[in-house]
Amino acid sequence: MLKSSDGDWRAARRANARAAVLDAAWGLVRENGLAALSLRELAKRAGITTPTVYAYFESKNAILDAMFAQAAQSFVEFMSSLPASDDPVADMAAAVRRFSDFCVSDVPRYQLLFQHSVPGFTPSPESYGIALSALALARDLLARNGVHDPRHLDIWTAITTGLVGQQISNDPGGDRWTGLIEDVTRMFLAQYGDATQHKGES
Amino acid sequence: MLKSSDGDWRAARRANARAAVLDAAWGLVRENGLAALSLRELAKRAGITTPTVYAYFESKNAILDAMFAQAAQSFVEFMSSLPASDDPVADMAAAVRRFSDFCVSDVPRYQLLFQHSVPGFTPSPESYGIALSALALARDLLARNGVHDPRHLDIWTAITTGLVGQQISNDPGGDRWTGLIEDVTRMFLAQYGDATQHKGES
DNA sequence: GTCTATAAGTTGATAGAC
DNA sequence: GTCTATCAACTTATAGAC
Repeated sequence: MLKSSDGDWRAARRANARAAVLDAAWGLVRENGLAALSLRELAKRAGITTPTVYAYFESKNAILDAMFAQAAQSFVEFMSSLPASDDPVADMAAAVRRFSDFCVSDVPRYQLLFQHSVPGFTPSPESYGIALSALALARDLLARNGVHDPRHLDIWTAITTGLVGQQISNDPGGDRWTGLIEDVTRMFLAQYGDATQHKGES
Repeated sequence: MLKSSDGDWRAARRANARAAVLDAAWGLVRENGLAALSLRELAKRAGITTPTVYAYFESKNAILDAMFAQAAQSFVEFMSSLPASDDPVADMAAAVRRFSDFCVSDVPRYQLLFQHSVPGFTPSPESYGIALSALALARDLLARNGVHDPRHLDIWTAITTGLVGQQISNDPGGDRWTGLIEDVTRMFLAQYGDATQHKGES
């Protein structure tokens, strides 16, 4: 018994220490960009030395993978509770706004999660699986609003990632493209939403 | 006279040597990615040594800037002659297809030109000016098809870059998103094109 | 677990001979 | 202009003392 609770303690302490390293890593990439993640700077931030980092992560890629998993988990939680009213445009626009808020509020996280922009890094299947489950949320949302064709889901992801990408690349901190979310949602649903078939009935 | 033509000769030879270095640089980034551009590998490819590279470019950033200018120039030329029929959907879809062809045919060029994804690099104002003149082409094309609101131009750039970005990130070499160009163009023009006002007249 | 010290490899850029 | 040789700084990762 004592031995087992000792093990729990140690596991918890180890998890805390790992989390502290990851927190330092996030702070570093938020300030200096994803490419500036070096183990030296990371260790300095975490108040330890470089070899100690290797006591908790077996490599730099393992750190990136843990960050990817954290980002994916945050994304799923952030997108999981969305309003469901009787107004499709409002619901879908709210989802896009939620998505864009997530992306623009932490650009390095966005780049790690969606742009695969770290040269030698590929997320592990487990981490990637978490990210994939978020696409299912988008599919459900569209289905609830009468969009069933997978091609239309592809169009929807292109539009939303396009808005976010332009916003981040060409107007960081502004709302030049995020301010177009409602218009774009209306355009999309006018072409592919439920109302398309119902127009003749009104 | 002799002195002046001597100068021309030397200038031409120098320009050729610079071009050869840039060609080697493009080959390198196309094979190994933008991040893998190192002066050692570059010199090896060009058949010279590292210090000789500095006889033609004052720094690595100068090389990247020359590459950016080349990319922007290619882009303007690639996009400058576009069909102008009486079918707005066909014309605009052709322009997007041209754009996506340009992007997917040379992904590192696309990343350098549009994603600003090289850590310490910012293009010089001259090089950036070339790139900006290409956006004017898109604006003219939309104006010719009855789209005048600058907000709608922003929507258009978001859609087109979104399609290309998804294509490159999630289906490289395929046509899952580029195959949607015609549909998306129809959707956009149905909402914002000339035909919108003319529908009641037909 | 945490450290000092260091390995073994990059990188961009330069000095100086020819 | 082109080379050899090298600098100074950085990277990830490890050996071994405590």
